[in-house]
Amino acid sequence: MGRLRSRSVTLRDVADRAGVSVSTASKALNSRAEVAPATRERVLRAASELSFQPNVLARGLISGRTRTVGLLTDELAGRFAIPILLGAENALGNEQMSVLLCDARGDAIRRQHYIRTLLARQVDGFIIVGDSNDLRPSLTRDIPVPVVYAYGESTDPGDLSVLADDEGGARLAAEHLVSHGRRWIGHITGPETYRAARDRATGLRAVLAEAGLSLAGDPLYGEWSQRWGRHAARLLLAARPEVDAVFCGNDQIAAGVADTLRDLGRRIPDDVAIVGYDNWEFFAADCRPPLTTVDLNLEQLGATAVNHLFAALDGDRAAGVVRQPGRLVVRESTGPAPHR
Amino acid sequence: MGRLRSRSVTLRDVADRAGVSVSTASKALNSRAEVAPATRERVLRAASELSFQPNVLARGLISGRTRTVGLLTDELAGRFAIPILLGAENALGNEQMSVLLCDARGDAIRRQHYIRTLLARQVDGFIIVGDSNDLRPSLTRDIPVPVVYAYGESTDPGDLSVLADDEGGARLAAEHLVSHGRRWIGHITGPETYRAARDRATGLRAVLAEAGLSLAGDPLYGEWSQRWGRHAARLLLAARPEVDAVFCGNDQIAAGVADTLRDLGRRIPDDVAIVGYDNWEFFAADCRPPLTTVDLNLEQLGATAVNHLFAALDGDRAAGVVRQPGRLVVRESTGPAPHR
DNA sequence: CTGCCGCACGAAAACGTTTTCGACAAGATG
DNA sequence: CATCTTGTCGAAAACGTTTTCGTGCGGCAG
Repeated sequence: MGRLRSRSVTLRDVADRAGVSVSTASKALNSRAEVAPATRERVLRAASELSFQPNVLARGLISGRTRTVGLLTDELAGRFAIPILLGAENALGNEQMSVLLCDARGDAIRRQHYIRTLLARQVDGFIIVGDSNDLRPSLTRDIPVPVVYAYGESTDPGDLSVLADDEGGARLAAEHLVSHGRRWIGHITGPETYRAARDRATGLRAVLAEAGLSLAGDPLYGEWSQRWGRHAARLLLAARPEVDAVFCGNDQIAAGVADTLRDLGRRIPDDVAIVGYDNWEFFAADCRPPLTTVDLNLEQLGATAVNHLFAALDGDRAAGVVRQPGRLVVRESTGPAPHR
Repeated sequence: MGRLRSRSVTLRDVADRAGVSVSTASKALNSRAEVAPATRERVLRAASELSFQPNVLARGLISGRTRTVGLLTDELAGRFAIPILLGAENALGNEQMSVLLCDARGDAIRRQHYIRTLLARQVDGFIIVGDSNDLRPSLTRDIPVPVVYAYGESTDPGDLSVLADDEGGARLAAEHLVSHGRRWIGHITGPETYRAARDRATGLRAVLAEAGLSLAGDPLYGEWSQRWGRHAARLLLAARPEVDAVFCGNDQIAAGVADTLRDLGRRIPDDVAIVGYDNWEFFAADCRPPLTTVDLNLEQLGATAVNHLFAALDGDRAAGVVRQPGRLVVRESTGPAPHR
């Protein structure tokens, strides 16, 4: 297919071939008003015949619009940033824009460095992907272009943050369990320092209260690991042997809980139902049994962030918090409650 | 810290403050020869006082060097591309370069699109991250700048491919088992269509042969899942009850194998030792017991790819295949063989 | 003193766009 | 016919660099 171009085809070539001036060619390609339909047609044909690709650098130099956004993340190695990135990339691709990715790895120095780097590259806007742990210091005043925060909320309420709706997601899970007749529901989750853990617990409690139920014991806060899930499940069953469902703060914990339940001879979902969180396929789908879980819709979240960024680029920048709803994925770890 | 700059500081400003011409300022900052030490000093001080950041777009427009490389991957969602990306980013950061990331998701159309996009952005070079499945069609002829293939090998032997040394990694694992006195070693791994699976089997067999041993049964090729690990472990133990070690094609399989072994009442590592592959922390470290496994050193692989790309940018481009050695990570799933 | 060489520096061109503004023609209006 | 408007186009400036080439100056040899 494409052959190696020794020197790339420039707007001048297109203009020559179409028999117009460079300025006219530029206007035609950017669909500006002051060009006759016939001329525009000629230019477009010439451009496509030469398979002209505008040099983004020159464009950015003049118009300031590089059609690039910077995506600054803090933990690429984690499993949250990637889906967000993919969703953002999709949404950007539709608009012929691209994404410049940097991973600050939680280091403030590195973060400032990348902000400078991205600004030197004249990105049109920023998307800052945080972790859901807590509010993160606003970087907006360091950045002279529009900024949208994704997944992690900015401290500055004047910024726009697009977040996962942890409370709503937990409600989905809880309603699913309650509607299946589960009555003694325990909660095993990650560190209480994590806002996501607290919000999910809140959502769960709200649904239980509405159903006239209450949580089986206090939420067991621990860490986001399978190991903690295994350990906490023993604690929970010892304290509350009657539990018929466990809502877990993430899928790893859920896998650990399932492990212990099997060790203790409880059948899943017949004796005890389990719901996880995150829909992390490797754990959720490959668990014994496969886990019912809450999908965060992170790709959608990335796309939403991009759309808000576009709006900001067009001049109307919003503020506050947007919650991106999750989605319940039902697998085999839940089912109707046992008859008693 | 940084305040919002209404208009960015340009080389002109630096030159003015240093009392020199723009050209001299440029030369001083780029450490070219024809500038007096005192002058250079003045320019550098002025630049740092104004915290000058050169506009990369203009630089790229002229010199063709944008100090950016394009990284084209096929499966960002998988777990291999990210560490490679991180390693590359590290290596690039040391040289004040940055990376433009695109995920073609295995789609040829999308791939061509991204290649055009990246070329329009004047990247200095490409790193193409494939999967380890098999050779991938060379894209070099579509790309007028240096290209290095990482993780997945190019079909064209004239290209440079930096790959994980699967055979060597398997040797590390096998030598570890053999040196601990294991004599009946089984192998459960992914699809035989995967080159990584075949190479690892080859490495294992080689070590066994050198030790005068042979594999316990044929390698069990299946899929890269925990589920397959659980299933295959039953098959293996039924056919060869005497096995005292299992080398697994990846950590998920190993976790499944561990699961089944526990179900069957075998102690790990006392009765049967297990070695995984990939050192995927979530599975390997959180397994019961934590898995001894082979780390692919993917970050190092990314860095190696970048260094070769630098070499190519400097004019001496290499060809062929570079194998990046792995590293054995010893955890609790292996230990001395049982006395019999 | 003259001529020459090398060093440090600056003027200006170049890069490929976008944008502004002026020119010109054709048609409409008086 | 004169004037104005409208629509289409091109010349030229602008963007912030890098690079090329010319200039002036000091020192040194003849």
